[in-house]
Amino acid sequence: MQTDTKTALLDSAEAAVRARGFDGFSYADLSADVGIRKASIHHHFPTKAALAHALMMRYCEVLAEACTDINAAHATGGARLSAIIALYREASASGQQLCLCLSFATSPDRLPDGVKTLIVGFRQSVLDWLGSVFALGRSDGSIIGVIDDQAEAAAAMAVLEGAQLACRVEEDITRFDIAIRQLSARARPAQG
Amino acid sequence: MQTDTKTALLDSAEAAVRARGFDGFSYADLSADVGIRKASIHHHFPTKAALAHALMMRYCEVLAEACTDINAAHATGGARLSAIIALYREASASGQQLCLCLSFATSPDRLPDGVKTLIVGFRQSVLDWLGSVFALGRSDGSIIGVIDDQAEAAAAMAVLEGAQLACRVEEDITRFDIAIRQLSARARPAQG
DNA sequence: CAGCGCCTACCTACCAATAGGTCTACGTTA
DNA sequence: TAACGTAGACCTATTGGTAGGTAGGCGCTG
Repeated sequence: MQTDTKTALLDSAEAAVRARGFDGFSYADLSADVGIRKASIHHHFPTKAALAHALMMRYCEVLAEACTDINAAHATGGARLSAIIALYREASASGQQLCLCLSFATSPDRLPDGVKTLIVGFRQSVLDWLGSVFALGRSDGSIIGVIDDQAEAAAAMAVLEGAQLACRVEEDITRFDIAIRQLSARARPAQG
Repeated sequence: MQTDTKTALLDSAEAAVRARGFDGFSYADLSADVGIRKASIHHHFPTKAALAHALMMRYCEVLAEACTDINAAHATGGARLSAIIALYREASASGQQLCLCLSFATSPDRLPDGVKTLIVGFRQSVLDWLGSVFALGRSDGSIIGVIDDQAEAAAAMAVLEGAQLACRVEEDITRFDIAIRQLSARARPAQG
């Protein structure tokens, strides 16, 4: 039973973008990785733009699901914050790659038209969700010192992405941990 | 009096990398921008790798100078922190570009050999300098709530880079301001 | 100070490799 | 038998880079 080819292509492309950027891989690379001829890729994704779009669409869905899962699994704001930190930490793959959105966001001018809109939407989703997490953490006391939910959310997202960058060059996950330490510390451990 | 060609090439290349990434520009682009034939660029920079290297070298020098200048102009940790925030804010050019180091750091695998080392060095310089700023801010009371200088430095750098990313896609500098708000607020205004 | 050699800065004209993409054809399978 | 997934052969534009040459300036020497 082989994996669905379309999914395999998306997986390979996503890994490539997250490791080397949108301009850092080609259909030839994809072809070699997935084991399908270059021309055949065009059957699934007519253009590289279409591929990027599909990539981002899928990423948006995965994010939405992840947030829902975290909400279901954790009741307090602090626990949810810890969970999203763990997610970003895992997503960095020990500093070998970045969040897809981050990778795309660095050079929006090079991106196909529709993708930019998706990125904006993605970022706003993360921001909104983080805002709700801080609001909850403020009201249930599980995150220390919250005043402005929106500013907290924006700062948290910046730190999460910045921490991924910090560990990228040296492929050293401890760089992530140090950068995120202060944010982590503000999430109270298990509900007292 | 025309600008030195070599400098003009470096300027153009730096802007290109910061706006579109290392894979996002070509010698042809450079040629059109500077007004010199493509082949002539090779006279100044034999390979694209050499260009990247020169770019990063210059950036390291500029950073060192900037830190020295800030130290000279501002006596307190809080004032120095505010100054570096302003520097990163300005460097984003209202969300049209990123810090060169950030742009390079996103896809280290695509970079020529020596450059990676320079980036690591650059980042460590920023980290060290920020560490000294927080240490000063802690001892002179000009930055609120500092405990761990190193963690503060790592977090601050992450936020600074993350804030640049935040405003990049929408080219909206207010995204930077919101993300950085909390860090800014910790730097006490003029010495009381 | 004329002439020589050399260097810098630039040029035109190429190159092989790779980029993303097209067209047509062939075997499977529903 | 029609649609799907794949492949071969090919295309055009662009990539970073090279070969070879030219014009002008500088310093040395006879």
